[in-house]
Amino acid sequence: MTKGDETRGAILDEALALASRVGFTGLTIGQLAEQTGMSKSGLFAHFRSKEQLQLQTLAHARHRFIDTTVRPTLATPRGEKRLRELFERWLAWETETLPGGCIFVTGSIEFDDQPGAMHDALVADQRDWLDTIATVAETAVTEGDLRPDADPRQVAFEIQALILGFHHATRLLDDERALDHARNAFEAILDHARAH
Amino acid sequence: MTKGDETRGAILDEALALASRVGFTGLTIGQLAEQTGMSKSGLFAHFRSKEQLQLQTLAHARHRFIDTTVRPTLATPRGEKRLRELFERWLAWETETLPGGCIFVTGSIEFDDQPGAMHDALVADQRDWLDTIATVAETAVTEGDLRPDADPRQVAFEIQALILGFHHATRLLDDERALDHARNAFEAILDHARAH
DNA sequence: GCCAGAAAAGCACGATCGTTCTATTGTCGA
DNA sequence: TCGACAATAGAACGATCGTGCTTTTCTGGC
Repeated sequence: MTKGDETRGAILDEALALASRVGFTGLTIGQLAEQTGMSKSGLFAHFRSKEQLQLQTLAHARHRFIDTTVRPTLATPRGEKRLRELFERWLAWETETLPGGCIFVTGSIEFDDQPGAMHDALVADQRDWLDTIATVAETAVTEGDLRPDADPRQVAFEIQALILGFHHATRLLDDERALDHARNAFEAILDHARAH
Repeated sequence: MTKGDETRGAILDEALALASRVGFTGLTIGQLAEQTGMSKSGLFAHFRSKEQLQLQTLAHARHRFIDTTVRPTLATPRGEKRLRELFERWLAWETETLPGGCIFVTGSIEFDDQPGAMHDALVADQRDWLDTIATVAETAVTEGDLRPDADPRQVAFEIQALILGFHHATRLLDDERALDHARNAFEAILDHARAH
């Protein structure tokens, strides 16, 4: 790995932390340069445009997310256990990885009404993520942990909503019951999709 | 009503629409002046600072939200019916009022990690909103529509999560099944809290 | 240890940001 | 209808934004 790639990685680490707090638009090149101890132009040369910086920061987050959350989950036993693992790993990702919480939540709201490359990248990421949840939910169906007629996409929708609700309750409202509420809600989703 | 108040109201209408699409930070005085056909300084004189513009825009949204969603709901029959009314009215607010959807969702994510008056105002609004949901849920308990040991705050958390999930699915992902998923999820929340 | 090429810094640009000050225009009661 | 005062516009400010150009510094293969 060349020197350039190394500092580029360090920049993206910092960019990720900063963007999770102030968003991808609030992520400014001047501040990022100051925070990394570089000059504006030296830092800028790595990306050649702000949009590229944003896109690469998002890609950086995607790689980290897949490595720490998605891939390990897919290595656990199929079925309800895997669905639980996915949810618990997302909770860890939300609370332990970045100072501002899940950066996909931030980005999704920021770009939901603004066209461009960032919007498209976020849509692709979130569709992939929903597909992942739905696929894992489907294994729970085929393993017999959930009802045969349970709709994996409905389950995915509800879990995604729960994720957003947890982010909201912890980040904005600082609600100390958020974790309990979230786990209760998760059990309720499972109960409802389970054979009774 | 004086002339100043009238134009100030017109400005806030425009500011609300703009902020719902680009956020409260993306809401810029120059753009807002251009969109309303005023001069920057003429518009600015109404608010004396950007933070005041943001706060008054938020207050404008709050008044509209209470008028169209909260107050009419509280005039409907107590119990499960009222809870349904609240949810359906929120859906209408989300889809029909502002071009970028519910502005409290946008603002909540935007300011969840940034201290200041806007953060505090949004926290207060969202706590009030959760209290409203919980109170309505409690009427459903006392009316016997929900289990006596159902937790109104848990129900409020789940409905708030559902709200965020619906915004996400419609605004970002343009998912045409979002409304079905949301209504199904709402029924699931009720089922789970209902006497069986 | 030299030297080509990569990496970083320095500096400046036009644009736009929020904000202030002063001048002009509009409103409305006496 | 005049005159006080509210409402709006004009012009400019310092700061910061993203970005380009040029120069300096560093790095790694020979």
